Amino acid sequence: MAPKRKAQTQEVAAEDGFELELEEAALSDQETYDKVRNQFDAVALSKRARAERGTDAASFMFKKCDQWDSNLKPDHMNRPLWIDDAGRIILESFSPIFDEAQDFLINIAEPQSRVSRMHEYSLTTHSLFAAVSVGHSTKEIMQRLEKYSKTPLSPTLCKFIEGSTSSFGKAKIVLKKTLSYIESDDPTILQRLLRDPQIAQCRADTTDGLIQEAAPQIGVMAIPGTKLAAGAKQVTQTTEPDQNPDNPQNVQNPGDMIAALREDDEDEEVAQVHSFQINKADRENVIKRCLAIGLPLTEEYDFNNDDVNPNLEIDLQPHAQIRYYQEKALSKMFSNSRARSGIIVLPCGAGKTLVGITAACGVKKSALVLCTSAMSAVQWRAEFLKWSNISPDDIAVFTAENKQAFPRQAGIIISTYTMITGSKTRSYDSEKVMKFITEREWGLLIADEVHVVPANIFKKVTYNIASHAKLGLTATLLREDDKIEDLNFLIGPKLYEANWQELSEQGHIARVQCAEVWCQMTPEFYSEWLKPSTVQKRAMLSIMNPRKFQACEFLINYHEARGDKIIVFSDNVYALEKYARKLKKAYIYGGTPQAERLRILENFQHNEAINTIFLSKIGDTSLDLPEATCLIQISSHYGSRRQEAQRLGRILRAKRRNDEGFNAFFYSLVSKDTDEMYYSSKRQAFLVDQGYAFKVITRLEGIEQQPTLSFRTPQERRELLLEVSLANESELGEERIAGDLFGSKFASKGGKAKRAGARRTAGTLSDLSGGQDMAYIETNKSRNKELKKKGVQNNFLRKMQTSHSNLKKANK
DNA sequence: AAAGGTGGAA
DNA sequence: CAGGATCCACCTTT
Repeated sequence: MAPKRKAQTQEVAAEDGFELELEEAALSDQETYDKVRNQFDAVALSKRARAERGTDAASFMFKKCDQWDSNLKPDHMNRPLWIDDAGRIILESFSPIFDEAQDFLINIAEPQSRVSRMHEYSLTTHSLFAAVSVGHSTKEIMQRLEKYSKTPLSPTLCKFIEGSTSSFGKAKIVLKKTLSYIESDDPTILQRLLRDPQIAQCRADTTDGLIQEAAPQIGVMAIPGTKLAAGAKQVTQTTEPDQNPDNPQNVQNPGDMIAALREDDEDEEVAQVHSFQINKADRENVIKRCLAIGLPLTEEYDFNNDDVNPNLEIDLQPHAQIRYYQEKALSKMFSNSRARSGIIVLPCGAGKTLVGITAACGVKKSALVLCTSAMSAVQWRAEFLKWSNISPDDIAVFTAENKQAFPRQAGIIISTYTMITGSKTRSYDSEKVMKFITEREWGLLIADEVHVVPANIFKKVTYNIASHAKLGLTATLLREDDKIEDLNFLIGPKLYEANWQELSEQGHIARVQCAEVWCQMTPEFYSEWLKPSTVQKRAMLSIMNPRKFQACEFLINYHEARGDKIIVFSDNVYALEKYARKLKKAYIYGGTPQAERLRILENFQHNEAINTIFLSKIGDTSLDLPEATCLIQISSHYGSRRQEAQRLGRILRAKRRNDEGFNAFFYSLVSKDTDEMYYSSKRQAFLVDQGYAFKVITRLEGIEQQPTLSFRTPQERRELLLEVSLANESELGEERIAGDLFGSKFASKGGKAKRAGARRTAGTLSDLSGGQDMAYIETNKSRNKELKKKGVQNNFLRKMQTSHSNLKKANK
C-alpha cells in the first residue's frame, strides 16, 4: 500500500471522470502498472455495478458521449470506434472499415455484446495479453486504436495498454527436444525472472548467462486444407485481408506510419532469442510463479523441430475444405510455425471438431482428445476417420467400455475428462492405459467443451499429462461462476472468437428466429401459485401451467404442419414425461437406456412420422441432431446463459439451413408473472449479446381456432392441478403414491438414488393392478398390455414404449 | 460371456 | 445453490 492514502479520493474521482494522478517518479514500472491496473479494475467494476444496479443502464453512456463530443477528430465519421478510459470500446458496425476494425478488435479486446449496429468490446489486461501473444506489438495496438478511434486516445488508456503489453507475452515457454525453456527476445526479461528465487531454483541448465540463438524463421504456416497448402500461390484470395497483420496492403491510410513501424519491429524480433532451461518437473510452478509476478508465459510448441517425438501420419482428406473462419482461428494458433496453446470459440455446429482435427493434422504428433462424455468420444473418432486419412488403428477411444491404446509409435487417443482425472480405483486395463498416457509426451491436447471443465479438474489434467500444446474448443466461453478466468491461464489465451451473426448471415450456421412466448397462468394455477409454498412447487406450477401446455401443443402442431422437426426441452423430468405422454410423443431423459435413446433418435431423424421429441437436460450437450429445425423450451435451469446458448446451438447446424428463406425457430415458453420471467431474461443475455433479437409473443395467432387443444375445460385443468399438487407433495418426501396417476414420481426420479425405493413401491402398485408376485418384472408386461388396450395410435410410439425396459414406474 | 442393474463420486 | 445427469467399477442375471 502506498503511503499516500489517496485511494479513497481517487475512487471517488474515478466514479465521475476517472482522473488519474500518478507520481511516476516514485514508482517503479511494476508499481505503476499495478496501480493503473487496479484503478482500471475499480472503475470498470463501479461502472458495471452501477449499470447493473439498474438505476439507468444507459445514462452513463450518454454522459460519456458528452465527453466525447468535445474532442472528436475532424474525420471521425470515417472512424468506427468510441473508446472510453475504462477500456470500453464501441464499434459501429456500419462503418466502411468495420471488417478491418473488427478483426483487429477481436484480437485485442473481449467482445461484450455484438448487436446489429453496435458492438461492444472491452480492453482488459487479459485480452491485451492475448493480443500480444498472438503477435501484436504495443506500438501496433496503440496505433491502430488511434487510427480507428473517433477521439484521441487518452493518456490513461495509453498507459494502461503500455503497462499491460510491456510485461505480458514477452517471455515464452517453449519445448525443444522435449525440454522446457523459457525464451525471450529481451534478455533483461529473463534476467528479471531469474532474479526471482523461486524461478531461479527451477532452472535446469548450469550456464551462467543465457542461451542465445537465432530466432526461428517466421514463415507462413501452411494450414492443411487451405489453398495455400494445396500449393496455390494466390494467398490473398483465401485469406482475409486482415489475417496477416503484417500485410502492408491492410493499411488504408497511406499517411499512417504503421506499416513502416511494424516492419521495424519484425526486424528487431527476428534477430535473436535468449533462453534458459527449466526442469520439466517444475514447469507448472514456473508458469504459476511467472504469472504471479506479472510476467505470464505464453506456451508454444515448436513441433517442426521436434525430432524426439515420432511423427504421426495424418493429413486432411482432400475433400475437407475448411472454412475461412476456421482458417482464421487456426492461423492464430499456428503463426510463426509453432503451435500456440489457447482457446478457440466457435458456435456449436460451426465445425469445432474439424478445427481440432485440422490442428492435429498440422502438428502431426500424437494427440489426446478429451471430451465430456463417452458418446462424444466415439463421435470424435468417427469425425477423425471421416476428415483425415488417419489409419483406424492409430486412433483409439479410451472409455469405460473401450480401453485401448494405439499399437504404433504415434497415434491419437480420445477420452473423457472423468476417465483421465478420475482418482478412484481403476480396473487393471484402465490403469494400464493411464500409465501409457501419462508416461508419454503428447504433441497436442485438444480439450473439447472446455467451458464445462472446472479449473481444478483441468489443473489435474495438465499436471498428469505432458502435452506440448493445448487447444481448447468451446461454443460458449462463459460460466455462471468465475472459474472461466482460470482457464485462460491453464490452457492459454483466447485465440479466436467467431461472431454468431456473421456466420449465420453467411449461411455457416442457421438463421434463427427467437421468441419468448408469454403464457398467462390460468386462474386455478395462479391462485395456487400465490399461496405461500416452496420454490419447487411454484416452479412446478409455472411449468405445468395449462396455457403453457396449450401453447406448446399449438406450436408443435403448427410447426409439424410446416414440416419442421421439433425438439422440446424441459429440465423438469416430471413435466417432460407429462407433456410427452399427453401429446403422445417420444421422450428421452437420463433414465432412458442407451439403446432406447438411439432408437428414438434414429426415428426422429429418418422416420417421417416422428417429428417431435422431448428431451431433458440430456439433450443440452453432445447430442447431434442435424435434423432439428425448431426448438421449444418449456422449463430450464434458472438463469443459465450457457444452457440457453447451447440449446440454441442444437438447431444452428440444421441441415436445411441453406434452403431459400430457411429459418430455424427457438421458442421459450414462459409463464407470465412468475419467476420464469426473471430467469428467462437473464438467460437470454448471452444470445442477445450475440445479436439475436428476442420477440415477445403474448398471444399465439390462431390458438383459439384449434379445437383439439388439451385442458380446454376448467374441469380438466382442475384435475391437472390436483395431479401436480399431489405429485409435488410426494416428491417432497413422503412415500405418497395414492393419486399419483401415472407413477410419475418414479419417472421423475429415474435416477439411482430412489431406485430401490421405487422398486419396492412398484411392487405395491402392481399388487393393485393384479400382478401378485414377483411384481417387479411383471410390471412391465402388464403395463404394456395396458398401453395396447388403451389403443395407442402411433405405431412407433407403441413399439418404443413396449420396449421401454427401464420403466420403474407402474402405470395405473 | 454379454447385458444390464447398482452404488459411489464429483 | 441444489439436484440432476453422467460416468465408471462392480455385481448380478438370460
